[in-house]
Amino acid sequence: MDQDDQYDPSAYPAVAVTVDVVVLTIRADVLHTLLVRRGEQPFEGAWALPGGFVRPDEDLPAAAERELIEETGLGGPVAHLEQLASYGAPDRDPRLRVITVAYLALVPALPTPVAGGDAQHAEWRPVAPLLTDPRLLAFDHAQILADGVERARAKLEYSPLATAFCADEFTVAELRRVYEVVWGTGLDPRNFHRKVTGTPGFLDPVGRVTAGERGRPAELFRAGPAAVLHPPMLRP
Amino acid sequence: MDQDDQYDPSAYPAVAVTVDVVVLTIRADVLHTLLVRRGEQPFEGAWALPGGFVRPDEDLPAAAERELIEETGLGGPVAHLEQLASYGAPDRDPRLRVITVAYLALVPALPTPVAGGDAQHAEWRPVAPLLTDPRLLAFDHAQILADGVERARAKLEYSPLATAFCADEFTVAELRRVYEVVWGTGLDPRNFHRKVTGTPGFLDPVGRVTAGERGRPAELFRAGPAAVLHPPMLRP
DNA sequence: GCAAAAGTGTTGGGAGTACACCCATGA
DNA sequence: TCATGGGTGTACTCCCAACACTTTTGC
Repeated sequence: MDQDDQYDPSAYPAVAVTVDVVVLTIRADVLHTLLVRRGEQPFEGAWALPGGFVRPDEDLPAAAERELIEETGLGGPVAHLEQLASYGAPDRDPRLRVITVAYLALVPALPTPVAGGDAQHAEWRPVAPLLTDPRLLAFDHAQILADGVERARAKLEYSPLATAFCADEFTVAELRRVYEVVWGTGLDPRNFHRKVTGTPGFLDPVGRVTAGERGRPAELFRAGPAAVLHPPMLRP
Repeated sequence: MDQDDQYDPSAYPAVAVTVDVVVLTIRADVLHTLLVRRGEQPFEGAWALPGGFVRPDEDLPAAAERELIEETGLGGPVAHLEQLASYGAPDRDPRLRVITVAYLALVPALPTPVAGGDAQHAEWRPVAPLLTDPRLLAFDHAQILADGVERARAKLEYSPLATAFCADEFTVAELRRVYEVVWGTGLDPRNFHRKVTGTPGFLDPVGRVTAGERGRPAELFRAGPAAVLHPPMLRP
């Protein structure tokens, strides 16, 4: 707010501000998002992104993290949480003017099964049908979800974000599955291995290997310190 | 807004929502931004980004475009206007809780001199000193400006956005100056020429050349239809 | 031994860089 | 004719896609 607009709250009717979170994870080699079933009008019974009001003295990232923890039940710091965009069409909520700040979260598969707390009604759902039929989601949440998925796809190229989908320790093949699932493409395992292990700061070797799997044991890695990838991973 | 947060306005005190615009242009081979001088507390007399309250039935992009036109006095559609991010730290405005949705606008040099309308106090200022000393701007506007400049720098790589800084018709050399000024680097004129003319959809030849300049006349181009650049321009 | 998965070597093509060179105009 | 800036040609390098190959396990 600036300059010569006088501060006069009565002249600018109250606007509600909410935070909605696009939570993405990979389950059984399929990209899923966390949805809640609405228990009231409008869109009663429809699926919606988890979210809620921003509290009076709460920062926006804090509100997003709170909503995420409440719905997923996971503890500790979230693997990845970033602001996505804001949505404020005057008619996006028929009750009152609501502007929502959307966040994007990427979490490992099943950090803990979604239950407990006040989120018995939250469920993981595959994203694909939600992108093809926007009417499956309440409000403009299909658009928000689509923007979140596109952001994730784009950021896999130039950031080490794919590791946010993996457990603490993971193999190169698991990381490759992340790229393949999110991008919906196939990648050459040999070239992928060379590329990720050759990108400085992407992966830190743990020094151990997997056991009990079929085939040759794979080396284990953790996410490295790099914030951006040079050179980037390229979508085929 | 979703799920089981009951709608009860009294439980969630009013939040003011504003739109602030980072307007970037190039004047005399220096990157400038549009600033206004605040006429009231807080930060009275300090420089700030142009912006103001979102009106009750106004969409967010419409509010940003309105603010931009009010401050710059330019008519017609804006060359480029995109949402940047939202900022909502509880103490960013000492008077009340204000959440601002920041937009980024890129405009050609001096679309019309900033004057007329209600913006006699708006001025173009070089961005460089504002980035090095955040205290030169009110509120958290230095952070918003820094995010806007970084966004512009990044998007020049993979989008044809640089043309938004140019007039309707421009030469390859003028386009190259845009890259050099925004990135703060030097570029090889020969390779740059080959690259931009060889990227499909980036430039549409007008079929005429400049006259009255020193040296060989340059071919004139308009912005082409491409939305993304394949391959991208690479920062040295 | 055989299948399956991990990891390495090699090669050819395409894009980027550096720089020599030619073209067209004003003074 | 010379200086200035626009535009092209060419060789070198590096990255990446493609694919053959070796290694190490479970069955």
